[in-house]
Amino acid sequence: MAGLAEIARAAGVSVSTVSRVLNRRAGVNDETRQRVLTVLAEMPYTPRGLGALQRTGVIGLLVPELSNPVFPAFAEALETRASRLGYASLLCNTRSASMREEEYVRMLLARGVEGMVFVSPEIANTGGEDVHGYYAKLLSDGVRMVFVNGGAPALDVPDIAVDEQLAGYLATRHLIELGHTRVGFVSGPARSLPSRLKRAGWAAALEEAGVRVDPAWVAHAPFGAEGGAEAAARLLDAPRARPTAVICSSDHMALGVLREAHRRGVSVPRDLSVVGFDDIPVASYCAPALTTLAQPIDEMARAALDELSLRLDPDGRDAPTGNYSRVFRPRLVVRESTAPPS
Amino acid sequence: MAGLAEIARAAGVSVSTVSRVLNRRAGVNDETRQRVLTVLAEMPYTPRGLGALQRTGVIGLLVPELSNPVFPAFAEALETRASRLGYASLLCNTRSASMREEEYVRMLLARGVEGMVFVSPEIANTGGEDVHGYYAKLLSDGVRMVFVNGGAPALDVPDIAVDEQLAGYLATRHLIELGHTRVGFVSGPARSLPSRLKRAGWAAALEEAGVRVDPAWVAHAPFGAEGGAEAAARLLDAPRARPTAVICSSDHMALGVLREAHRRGVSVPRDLSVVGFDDIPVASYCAPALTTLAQPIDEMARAALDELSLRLDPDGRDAPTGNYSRVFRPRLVVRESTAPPS
DNA sequence: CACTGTGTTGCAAGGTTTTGCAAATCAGTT
DNA sequence: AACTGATTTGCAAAACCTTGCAACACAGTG
Repeated sequence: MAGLAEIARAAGVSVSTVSRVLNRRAGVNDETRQRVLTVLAEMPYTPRGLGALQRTGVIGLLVPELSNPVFPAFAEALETRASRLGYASLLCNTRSASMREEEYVRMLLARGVEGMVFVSPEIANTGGEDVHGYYAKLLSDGVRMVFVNGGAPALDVPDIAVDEQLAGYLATRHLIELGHTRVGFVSGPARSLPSRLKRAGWAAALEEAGVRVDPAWVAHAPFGAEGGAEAAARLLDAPRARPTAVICSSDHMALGVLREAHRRGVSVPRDLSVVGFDDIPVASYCAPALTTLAQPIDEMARAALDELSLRLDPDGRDAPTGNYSRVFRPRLVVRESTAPPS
Repeated sequence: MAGLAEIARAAGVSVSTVSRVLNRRAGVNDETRQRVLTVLAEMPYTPRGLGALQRTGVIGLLVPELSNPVFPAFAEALETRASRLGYASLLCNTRSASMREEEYVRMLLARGVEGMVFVSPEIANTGGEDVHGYYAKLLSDGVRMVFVNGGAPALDVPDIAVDEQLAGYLATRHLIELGHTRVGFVSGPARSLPSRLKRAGWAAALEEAGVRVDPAWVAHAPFGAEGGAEAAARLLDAPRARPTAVICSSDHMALGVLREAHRRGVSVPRDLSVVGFDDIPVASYCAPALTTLAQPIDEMARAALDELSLRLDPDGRDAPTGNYSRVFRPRLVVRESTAPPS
């Protein structure tokens, strides 16, 4: 890893200046400081004394947010497993912060974090930016990482994921078996890969049952209960052929659907069946209790951490190369929010 | 802060040996290594190069767990506020880890965290151990910190808290006004200070109404939905004079009460009124929607971070000395889980 | 145009940490 | 008891980072 001198050379300044920037001393021109910081971001600098922080068994857990209860659930499961393996975890909420995920990761690395688990990382959004290249760069910098529900088959990173397409399929199947044919999809944003996969499963199940899929049955909205309510409102307002059932991208969105249905006097499950996804703890407490597809959170957490610790262990350097990914089957949990159409 | 030389002197070895221990080099006797590590734990060492990590605007947020949704809610509110003030946050779950809170704090400090917010810290448990002394030591080491619902009036640390006693009082009052007289208390562990304060408010409200308080009306159980169910079971099994209403230490426990009531066919609110505490997001989704006392989470987060940033800001060193604490009033939110006794 | 003050930078001295090396220690063997 | 080899430790030199200081640049002012 680079020393002060190298950084200085790359930035075209003396080591003293670099030192001053690092220590936030006054007396450095803003422009110069910026130049040094840029170089610093590219060839990350680890102070000598940081040897003291290396290999202390600290890992980073990155989740996009905490308001959807799946993420605290994942975080807790991952932490429990991590601590059993002797690692302490630092949890980072990448969306609430002013920093983007990338900066957060740099910050963690500068703090001597040995490896990281990305839960639903940005790469799962098939947006325009080159997040792919960013993860590839981290990887080539030797950062040890694991994805959970990452959806990045092209990267040489293990991905521990539920089969989202199967989830969409099973949810829709369940509704079809109950007798529904007009099944709506309360979906997250269009660029979210998990939502697209669920949609594929949903469409496959409907077509298999001989139902012509109507694109108007898909309502995109931001993740979260608010988004769910908003999407539900749009679907329930559909002039002709309004759905008798909906599947949702997440339980969290499903809660919003329940609320909106309640607000409009649409009775669940009599007038509308609802299937969630995740099986968050709340799902069994809400009214009506939510039929949902459970992610095997504990098993996934276990797999993710085993995978990571293999990569951290200096011995096991040989074993895991290649895109070793595990796909878990979601499990249908039938509760009270689904019933035959009236 | 101590340098290598001082550590070496204290451990009775040469600086080289300390250096070797810190960098995990081979060639140090296990016994010697242990001695050095012990000294290191007592006079924490910050590498020089860590200047690079100092004042990077990273703060630590310590919460006891994540399964009770108040804690993710607090975490998110704190993070949002922190990022607005230019700080990045590291979230730590102190209970799920193998480390105790103390070790976690040391770990964070070694990572150049500037300050920390303790949410419901261990000091709020009036257990036997000398946690008090531990926080005092952190304080005298110059660690900047703030408590949220800390309950440690003797320490020179700002404490941003809800008035727990008032919460217990208002909850009980509400039930008394509805006509209840036999009001149970589903309480967290006896050593939890917040639970004791709520109990005091509960007792005060009952006595004020001329009701003789029966100690059998208090059921202690571990925090969480399981604990709530367990405590509810005990109260509902009470042979004579079983309560017509209960207040709970948290919404999370209240969810357990709802579940247990449902399991036994006890209808809420017809046969049993339930008041929670916290107003977690789920409270409005569960069945029946929970009457509860809301903590003003956003305002508290704001206050906690303003308080902390005052202490971090090198300028404002003058202003905040003394045990500056803010007590927030909980707000009664009436939903569907309370009604007059039948 | 010179003078002054302010701000920025590199040099070199000084302090701290790392590491090569040799001395010391210890257990097992002859 | 002496020898051997492995391990551990401190010394001192080397590498590295920090900081005081002087040099330089630049703008404003008399």
